[in-house]
Amino acid sequence: MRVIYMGTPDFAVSILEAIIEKGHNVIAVVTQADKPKGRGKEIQYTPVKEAAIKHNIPVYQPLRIKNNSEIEEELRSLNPDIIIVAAYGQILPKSILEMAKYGCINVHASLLPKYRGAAPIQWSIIEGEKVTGVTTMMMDEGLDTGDMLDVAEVKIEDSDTGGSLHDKLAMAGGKLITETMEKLEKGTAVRKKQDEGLSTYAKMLSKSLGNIDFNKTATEIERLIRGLNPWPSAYTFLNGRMIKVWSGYVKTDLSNAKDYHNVNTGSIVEIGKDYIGVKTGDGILCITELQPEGKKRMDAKAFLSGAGAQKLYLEEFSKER
RNA sequence: CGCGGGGUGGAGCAGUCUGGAAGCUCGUCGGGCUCAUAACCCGAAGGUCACAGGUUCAAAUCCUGUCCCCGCAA
Repeated sequence: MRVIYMGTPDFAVSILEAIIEKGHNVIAVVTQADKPKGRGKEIQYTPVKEAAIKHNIPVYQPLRIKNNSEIEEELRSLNPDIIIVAAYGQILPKSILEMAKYGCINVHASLLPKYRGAAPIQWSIIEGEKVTGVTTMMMDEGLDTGDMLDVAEVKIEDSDTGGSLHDKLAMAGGKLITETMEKLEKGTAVRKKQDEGLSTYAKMLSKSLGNIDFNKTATEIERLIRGLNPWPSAYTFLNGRMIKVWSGYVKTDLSNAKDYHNVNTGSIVEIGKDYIGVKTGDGILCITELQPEGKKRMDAKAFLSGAGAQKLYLEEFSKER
């Protein structure tokens, strides 16, 4: 099929690669405009643009794709059979949705209608889901509200992070979209409406979401840490220094934390050989990997070596510097 | 030239301001204690203090330049 592909981040690269791998003719790629990123604010290509260049596919980067007759005509002239969209980052106008013979198909990283929106992967972990997946759907003018075509479930392991689950879903998504395309071509695809009553929304991640509230339960915090790893990461402050928390586990046995009931949440109530036990609203969060501001990430054991383990006892993590 | 932190034995850090014998907590190796141990005691190995110049009787420390790592912001 003649494919126009629209996507931006890494997740979208896997989908694109899968389509190319399957032998489809990707005639153009549309991705977000390049922006200055990183230290020194250098202009960086989007991951999808990098991939497109590698495969010698023409790239379009409209600042706004709505009310943009120029890009619309340009794409129309390419005469696409289908438009595939994965994490593009802009709402598409009706004119583009209806441009291709098979329409606009989206690959979404959740089991719709749950977790519509920008960050379904991380939220499914934060909310403690056991299963998630990828869904392909006919796009309409709403946000992830179109009719579903195919679904593939993916199990969420207790060890899964936003990063690891992202990779699994990207792989599953690549496979699923090629199956959906095949069905569309054969005319065997089945559209299924989403049950609005069951829909939930996974709002965009912001940095501040990662600011740990130790009044929450250890279980909730541990999920937050995993869900936001590797981006944007969970963090807290200790003695005026920001500390990113990369991993930890929940401990419900309080027998080694004698001062547990006498101190505030966020206090270090237990210092292990390779963990830092912090009091939470319910249970102890044992931090095993962290990263002080300006430093590389390190395991708790290393951190304790340098900080002087004893000195940290009953020190308190807080939400503000 | 967006702002800032940092590069010191295998790991994490102190020492840098106020130049003058390379230190701490661990790890590793050897020995001891112990029914036993991840615990405790004794001992040992291991570092051109990121790199290159400069100042000085003397530089991890002061000056100049370079490379690399990281946090913020975007």
